[in-house]
Amino acid sequence: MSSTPSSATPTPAFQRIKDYVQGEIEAGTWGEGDAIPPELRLAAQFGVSRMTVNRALNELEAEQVLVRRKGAGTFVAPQRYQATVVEIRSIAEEIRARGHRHRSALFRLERQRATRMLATQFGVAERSMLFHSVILHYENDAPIQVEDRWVNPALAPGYMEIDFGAVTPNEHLMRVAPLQRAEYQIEAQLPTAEVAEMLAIGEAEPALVLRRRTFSRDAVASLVVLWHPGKRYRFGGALG
Amino acid sequence: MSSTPSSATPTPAFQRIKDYVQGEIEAGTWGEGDAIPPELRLAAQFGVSRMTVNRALNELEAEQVLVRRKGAGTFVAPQRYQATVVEIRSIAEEIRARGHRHRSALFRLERQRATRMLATQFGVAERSMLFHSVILHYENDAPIQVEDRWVNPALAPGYMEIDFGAVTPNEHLMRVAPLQRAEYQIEAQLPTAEVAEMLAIGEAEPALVLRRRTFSRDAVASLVVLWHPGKRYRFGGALG
DNA sequence: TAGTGGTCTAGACCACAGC
DNA sequence: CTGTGGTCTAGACCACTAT
Repeated sequence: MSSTPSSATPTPAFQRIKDYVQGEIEAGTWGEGDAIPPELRLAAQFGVSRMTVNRALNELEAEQVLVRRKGAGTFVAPQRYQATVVEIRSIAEEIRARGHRHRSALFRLERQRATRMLATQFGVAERSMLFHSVILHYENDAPIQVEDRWVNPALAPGYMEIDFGAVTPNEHLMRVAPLQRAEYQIEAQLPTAEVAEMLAIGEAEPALVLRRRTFSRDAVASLVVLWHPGKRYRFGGALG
Repeated sequence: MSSTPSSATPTPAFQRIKDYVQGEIEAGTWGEGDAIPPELRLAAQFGVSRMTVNRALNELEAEQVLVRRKGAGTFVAPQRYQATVVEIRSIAEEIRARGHRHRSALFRLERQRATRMLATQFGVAERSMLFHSVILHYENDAPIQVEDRWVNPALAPGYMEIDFGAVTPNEHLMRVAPLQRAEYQIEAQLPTAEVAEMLAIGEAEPALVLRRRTFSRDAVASLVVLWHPGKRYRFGGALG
């Protein structure tokens, strides 16, 4: 990965040092929690200045390979947090990436007063006005996702005037209410009668449900429930 | 976050520059794709050397806030990839984090020859030997996860001798076969009769299923299917 | 007190982009 | 060609840790 014989830029010194350190860790020479040689020693070993070593080790710390403690030393980081990270892209983007055709149908678009549960979720007063939309997304004419969304009018006042055929709610919200934070839950549920009909599945067929609450400017911008047919849809991702 | 009046170390210059750049971006002064001032200009503006500015901007590039092009300039990075990232922790860790009690029961531990499908998944010859374990995890005595796992003996030869009461398969595998890469899928399915019985749910109740394939030393180390009762379990996470 | 990392400088030479 | 970022140096002073 770092040896093109001619014409290419030679591997930078800081990169060679990073490779060396990672190699020793992978080979097991330096185990979890062990101290690695101090900057000055590595600088002498590689014939570079301390700043160059400093950069290499700082980058490895940012990559969670090392832990550095001022005055104490540099140590091999503890085992990586064993988390499974699943990426879920916007449905339209995902479908187009598969080379398929995406279209959507707007089933409902209305102003509604917040129930107690919605008010709690949004952090607004009960009976506050909220926007509500229900959209069915198709992949090559097969229904693939029901998007049941509630929107905070304070953050997206123009929501009711979007051309939902051209812009997905997600795209509009990303533009008017920059994403600050989000919370997600994934569940397996039986669909409601209405959802089952929209997705053209049986009421006894499991649905894969994603609930997401997005925050913007320190307020809840949107609450969305995405329903997918369990038989035809899955979330997937890769890590590493 | 960076103003403790006395005794504390003053905010480093590179950090002040990072804050300034992020502030201008958040304020909208510099929009997506715009060029920001070159290093020398910022160095003069802040009265620091170019190396200090260089560090600040390099870190912002690593954080995907900026994009830098040699010879061309430094630009505000395009809108963040709109992905939903869901973290799924090891079940034992997750249960303990909730302050609940975790225990597990080993239902099956055997050597099995790879079926064609397993052989394909593992990238080994059909009828190669694989380890197979089935473990039921409990949260406060309620069954919460069925862990159906296949393991590559080449990468974890000691798998059959683990004390599964003390070490989870995950912990063992992390130790002997350092995680290189992983692939995941999340599905909503009806459980098999056996799984339904283990989880003490009805066969018509949806299950939330996570399939994961982990790689180590350029080979498939393990293939696991995790079944959860849809009613009592969900994956969740936060982003931002 | 000695050793370590945190930060910074004032230069330098290079490769590359755009005119 | 000029301006940009990429990399590097040989020092420096500081704060912190460990002994």
